[in-house]
Amino acid sequence: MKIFNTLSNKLEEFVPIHKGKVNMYICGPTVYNYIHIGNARPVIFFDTVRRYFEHKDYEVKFASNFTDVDDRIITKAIELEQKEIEISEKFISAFLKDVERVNSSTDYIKPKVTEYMDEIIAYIGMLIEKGYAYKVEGDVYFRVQHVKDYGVLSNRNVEDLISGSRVEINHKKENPLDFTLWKKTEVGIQFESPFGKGRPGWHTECVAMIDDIFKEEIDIHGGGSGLMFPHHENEIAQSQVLNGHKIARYWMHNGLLNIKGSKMSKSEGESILVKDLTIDANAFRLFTLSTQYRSPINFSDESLDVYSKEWDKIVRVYKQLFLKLDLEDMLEGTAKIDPDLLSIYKSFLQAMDNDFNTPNAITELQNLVKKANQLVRAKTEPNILLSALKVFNDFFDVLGLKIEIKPMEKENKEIYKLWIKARLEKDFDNADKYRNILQENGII
RNA sequence: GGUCCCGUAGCCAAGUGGCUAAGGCAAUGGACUGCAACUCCGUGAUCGCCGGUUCAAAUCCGGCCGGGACCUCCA
Repeated sequence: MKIFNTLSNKLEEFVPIHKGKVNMYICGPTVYNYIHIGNARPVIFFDTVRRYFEHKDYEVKFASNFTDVDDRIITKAIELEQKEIEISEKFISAFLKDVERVNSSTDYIKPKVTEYMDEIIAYIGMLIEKGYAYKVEGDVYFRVQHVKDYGVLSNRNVEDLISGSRVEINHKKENPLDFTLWKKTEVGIQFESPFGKGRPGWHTECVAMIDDIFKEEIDIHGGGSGLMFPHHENEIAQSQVLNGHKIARYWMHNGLLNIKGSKMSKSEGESILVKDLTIDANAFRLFTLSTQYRSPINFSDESLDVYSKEWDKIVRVYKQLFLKLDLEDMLEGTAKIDPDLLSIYKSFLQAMDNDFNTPNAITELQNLVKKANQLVRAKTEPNILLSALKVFNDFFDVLGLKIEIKPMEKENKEIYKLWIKARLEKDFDNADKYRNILQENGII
């Protein structure tokens, strides 16, 4: 299994630190607003990564944080005359609803900054103690020049960063690249610390959380490519000097979602919120996973329509398989694999093994649809139909797709059989009648 | 100003040194069909442009054109 590691900029064979286990951490949202569909991309993608590892029988420990202390939350709290916690709690539950809405698991470790204040303060304290950070007028900054290879992740060198800097010079800093670990604040929520009253900077929370949750270097750290610099770079810098490792063996970054040629951003309008999506979650997942995760996706209503249709097609053939097996009471039977099905299944795994190539995996799903349509019409033996159904279930499991279908009740099953019989006997009046009943009962 | 990425048929999108450049949508021809819906089979690109390296390039190198990202909060 190969993963593209942003740290080395290469495709690397995945070797877990502990055999059979994967520890992964994904940077989560700052909870000051509803998430837009661009924010949903990492949610869906890394959920799929997790599902695939689990499909391969890895034991996955998955954590993703909530940044619930941030200037934007404070600003919003003041604006709405509410407490910060009311804002953050509201958007945490909204976020989790959205995660569910896109068929992603909410069963993971969810640390919050407010619950990790002690660890964060302790982490900053250690950085100061060892000389990697310094206090100035109630602020604490990290000394970037102490990190030899600052810039490894995002492929930048310190000189370029300084010369190209558009940042306003902050005279409190020893070096313009130094970043804030603790910020003295006058407005909004404040926390007590040995450095004074204020709030932590953004870059320490993830390191402190990972340190506490996993106690060691982890396998995968993921997030959107927008986080690579400076956030992930700064995480690495802190961990490098304090823990002697770069937090994770494999760093994975997803590309952005663009709308009308430029990125969808919370700060620049033109956002489509996940909660406002009218498209089926499965179709939306297909849309998201139809582009390799590192490439940008161009959003358009047209592509959404394409995947809606695609999903409908998948549902139709799946239901046909299911009903056919149900009629013959073969849903619990023994599956018999067909060579074509086997090769589709293998190609699917191959695609996923190659840096989670979900577009190619989806192509195999389409091949499966075609094959299943042929099997359904060819009076195939039920054992083979059953294996087709099982392959579908495996693919759905990995891609996070869901079809709600239950075995028919006895009554419907009888009507279904009558329908088939009437058609065979060319008794079309009755055939139409039975078909109507089945449609009304939601069977077909 | 600095750093970096991308440009494959009408649209979406794989492939990143080597058999005839996957797949989907749309279009079009055909098959199946009691009707409706569905479904299956066939048909299209020499890979932004120019030059170079190589026995061989969409894939590597250089230049140009076009689009985008990052350097500041951002998935």
